[in-house]
Amino acid sequence: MVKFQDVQLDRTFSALADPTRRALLARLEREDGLSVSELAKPFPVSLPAIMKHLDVLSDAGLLTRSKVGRTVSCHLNAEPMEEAMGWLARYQRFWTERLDALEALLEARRKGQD
Amino acid sequence: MVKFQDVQLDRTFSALADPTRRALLARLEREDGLSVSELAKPFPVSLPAIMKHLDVLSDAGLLTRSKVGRTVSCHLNAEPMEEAMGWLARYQRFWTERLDALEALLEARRKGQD
DNA sequence: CGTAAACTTAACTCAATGGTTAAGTTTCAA
DNA sequence: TTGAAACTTAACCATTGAGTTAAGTTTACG
Repeated sequence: MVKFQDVQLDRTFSALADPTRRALLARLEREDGLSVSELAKPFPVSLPAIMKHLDVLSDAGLLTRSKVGRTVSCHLNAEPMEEAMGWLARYQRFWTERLDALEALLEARRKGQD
Repeated sequence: MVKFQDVQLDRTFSALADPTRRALLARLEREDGLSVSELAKPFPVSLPAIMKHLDVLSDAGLLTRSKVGRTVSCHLNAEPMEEAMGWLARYQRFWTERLDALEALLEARRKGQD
C-alpha cells in the first residue's frame, strides 16, 4: 500500500461541507440532546431530508442518537473535528505569519512615534 | 432571508473533503510553485482529472495559478482555511475539556503518589 | 517548419447527494 | 382501543462529482 487514505478526514470534511449540517451541529453545540423533530423544525426541508443529514453526521461520528420512548435525542460528538483541526493547523503559519508581520510593522511604528 | 449561507465555508470544506485535493495542498505547503504536470505526476489518475481538482481548489480560493510560457505554476493560498479553523475552534472545548479533565486526574494521581 | 511538451476543452459515463412524497412502525394518551 | 405523534423506510428524481478518452491549443526547440 503506497498511500494511506484518511477516510475519517474525508467523512468529517464532507459532513461539514453542508450548511444545513453545520447548522444542526451549531444548534447542538448550544443545546445538546434535542430530538429529531425539534432539530428539524427551523429548516425549510422535509423531515426525511433532515434524517439523511443526521445519518451523514452519524457516519462521520459527529452525532450519536439515543431513543427514549418514541423520541430520539441527538448528541454532539465533536471529537472527529480534532483531526480536522490538526490537519488545518499545519497551514496556520500562512495566516499567522501574515498577522505576525503586521504586528511587527505596527510595533515598529509605535516605537518610531515614541 | 432567514439564514445567511456561508458559501465560502461550503466550498472550503468540500474542497478539503477529497484526499487527492488534500494531498495536492500538502505538496504545495512543502514546495510552492510546482507546475500542473509536476503536481499530477505522483497520482494514479489522468491529467484532466487533476485539472478538475485544481479547478475546485481555485474556486475555493485555496490555489492560484500563474502561467509562464507553456507551464503553469500553482501557488497555495491558505487564507480560506482560516475561516474553517475559526468554525471548528468553537468546538475545541469539547476535546480540550476532556484533555483538561484527564490532565487533572493524572496530576491528582501524581500528587497522591508523592 | 514541424514536432513534441504542457496544458486545456469537450463529451461521455457512473455513482453519490440532496431533495421529494408516500407508506410504514412504534409509542403515548385520551 | 383508537388516533395521533415521532420517527423510519422506500422509491423515485435531478444535479453534481470524479473519473475517463479523445481532440484542440499554445509555446518551445532543433
